[in-house]
Amino acid sequence: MKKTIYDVAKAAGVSITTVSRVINNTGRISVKTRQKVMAVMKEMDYLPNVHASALTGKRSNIIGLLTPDISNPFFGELAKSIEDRADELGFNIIICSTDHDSKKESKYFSILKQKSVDGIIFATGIENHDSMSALEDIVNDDIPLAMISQDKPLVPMDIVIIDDFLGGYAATNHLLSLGHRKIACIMGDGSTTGEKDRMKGFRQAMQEADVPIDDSLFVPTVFSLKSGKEEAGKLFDRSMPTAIFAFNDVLACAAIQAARERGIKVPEDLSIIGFDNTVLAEMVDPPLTTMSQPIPEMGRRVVELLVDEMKGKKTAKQKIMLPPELVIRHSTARLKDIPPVRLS
Amino acid sequence: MKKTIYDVAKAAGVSITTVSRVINNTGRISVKTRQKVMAVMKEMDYLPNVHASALTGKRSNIIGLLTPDISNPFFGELAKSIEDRADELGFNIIICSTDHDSKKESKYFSILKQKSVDGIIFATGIENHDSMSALEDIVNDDIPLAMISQDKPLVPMDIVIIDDFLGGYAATNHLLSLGHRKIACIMGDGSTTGEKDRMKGFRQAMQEADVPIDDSLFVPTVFSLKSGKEEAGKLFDRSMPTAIFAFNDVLACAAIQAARERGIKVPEDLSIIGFDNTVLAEMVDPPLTTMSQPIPEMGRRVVELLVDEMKGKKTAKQKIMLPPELVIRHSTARLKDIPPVRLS
DNA sequence: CTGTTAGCGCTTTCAC
DNA sequence: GTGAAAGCGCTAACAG
Repeated sequence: MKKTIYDVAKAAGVSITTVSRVINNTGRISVKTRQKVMAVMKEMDYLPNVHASALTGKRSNIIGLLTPDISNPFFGELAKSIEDRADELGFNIIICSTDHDSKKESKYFSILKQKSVDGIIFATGIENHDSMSALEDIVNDDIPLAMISQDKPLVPMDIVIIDDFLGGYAATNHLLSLGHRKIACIMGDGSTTGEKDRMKGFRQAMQEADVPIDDSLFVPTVFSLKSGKEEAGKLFDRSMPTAIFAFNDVLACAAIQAARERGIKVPEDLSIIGFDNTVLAEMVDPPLTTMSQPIPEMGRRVVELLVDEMKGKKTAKQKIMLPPELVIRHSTARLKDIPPVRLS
Repeated sequence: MKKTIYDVAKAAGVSITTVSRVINNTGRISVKTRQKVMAVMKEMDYLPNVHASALTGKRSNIIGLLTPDISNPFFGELAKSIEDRADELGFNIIICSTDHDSKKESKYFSILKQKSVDGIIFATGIENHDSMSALEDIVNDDIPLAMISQDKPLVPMDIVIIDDFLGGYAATNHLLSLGHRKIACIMGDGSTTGEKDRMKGFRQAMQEADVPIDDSLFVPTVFSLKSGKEEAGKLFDRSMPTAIFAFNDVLACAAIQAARERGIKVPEDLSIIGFDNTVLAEMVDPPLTTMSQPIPEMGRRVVELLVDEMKGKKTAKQKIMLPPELVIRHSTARLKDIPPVRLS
């Protein structure tokens, strides 16, 4: 039932070589033959078998995407923009949810290799030893690679990131400019370069403003609503800040919820700034002031970087750094002056 | 640089057939040989080339997933649960965003066919002619198929859906039980069976409660925050209901925002119930009362259905209907009695 | 129990 | 310009 190149050749009255040539646009073929063959292919609804051509060294037109969790809106939106651009360029995406599990990471590495994908995009950290060595294998195997939203200073690689330092700096400055001094940071485990840079930006801004940094105001957690809420709650009970810099929108939402449960008003009593500017940011109440990442552009750019590399267009690895942007909504406000005396 | 079955055979001092046999666990092999070969494979870090085996009729272990939009939390969460279960069963997922575009749908059909995926999961409508005939092609080609969250009454197929009729009925009853009578429905274009059934459930509940149905309270829109907000706004300006049944959580959020912009309080002045119970539901303020879909289970079940079909385990097509569940949070409340006289 | 051999559908020399 | 034929890496009869 399946059409093969032989069927086409027979129907067109030529050899399979000729058909192959018109498919791949190689060699010299008379206009007549080419048209004839094209017509037949169209009519038969013929599509070359990918496995067969992949076997003979051609591309599979598949790109592997390693992401921690597509159900997280940030990665969902990123995946969508990647898929869109890949589709335009003729590639499909195999999606791999690593769940931050290093075993799954290295497992997916080998599966993708086995499926001989044309390239791999990383949207996930690769901090542990296992996946690091798997990564090296991939590099050694000359499988094109690109990272997004994750820096890897040691290895030369194609990378698309945002300027996290600037992001941390700008977010903090926004809070500072509203009069806040006691600012807490709610973040992940602090292991990724992105987090580290945001923290550096935070420190830099605080320092420039001559505000001493209280390390007990750094709240490490996991990037999930649940644990964010717990940790934020503990923080509030321990030492109430006037503002919070959350390292992503989910964590910012968590902080809002924790505050609400305690009757703390946002932004009147507590300003909160997020990071990412996912759909969540405009959904919550109050709408989130947040550092926006240009997700669609980031997705587009990694794909282009990767495809260029696959086609051998590029010589050197590139690092594309995009600027984040402050989006002011309603979760941050000027610090209230605490009246020295209550005039009841 | 790439290891082939020949390398393994040579290193193990056996023929490639033997190697193939231990890989696929077919035929009889002495324990010794098997162990020897296994050891060599492990040591060489050998993985069989998928394209080669796919070419000889074996599975590609790839499942295609057609979804309208993974950046929508519902489909994101669904995709995640599908990917998880597929991974457990040894399959990878190629994700295809159709954007509700029928051209993309049929285009993806043929790409997936060409990539000889082992099966296809539909999480998207196939209402138009083009994709309908493409679907038939797939059925004719004997490519296993399963639909999720979309019924297709005409064709026998493996399907996992929720009981949308019950969902519409229960949601409406909840509102009714709180004393509401003027209930508006904010929905998509009403074309899918899911929407139709929810509407039937709505009508049924209203009828049983002897509440006349006002057709001007059906608000068709697109499943997006923006247009949901616009349409809800128009509705409010036109004829203010006391409660809203939104056909998904995004639309419910949209209604909340439109209400807030007009100073209408939820749930005091307006009750809103959503559908899906995505992360959004717990993020918004007020947290959304909504009809919960068992997303993780739905994802798990489609994959299982599809894999069973691929393995030829099943005889007849199945339709699995899961019950939705009312999750009461804070966006719905008892209709306030309008005091006949204000005792200011 | 194990090896030989003929393809799977396609690309790519090498002849004509 | 076009075709014959040799693989790509693997599976599956078919023989021993």
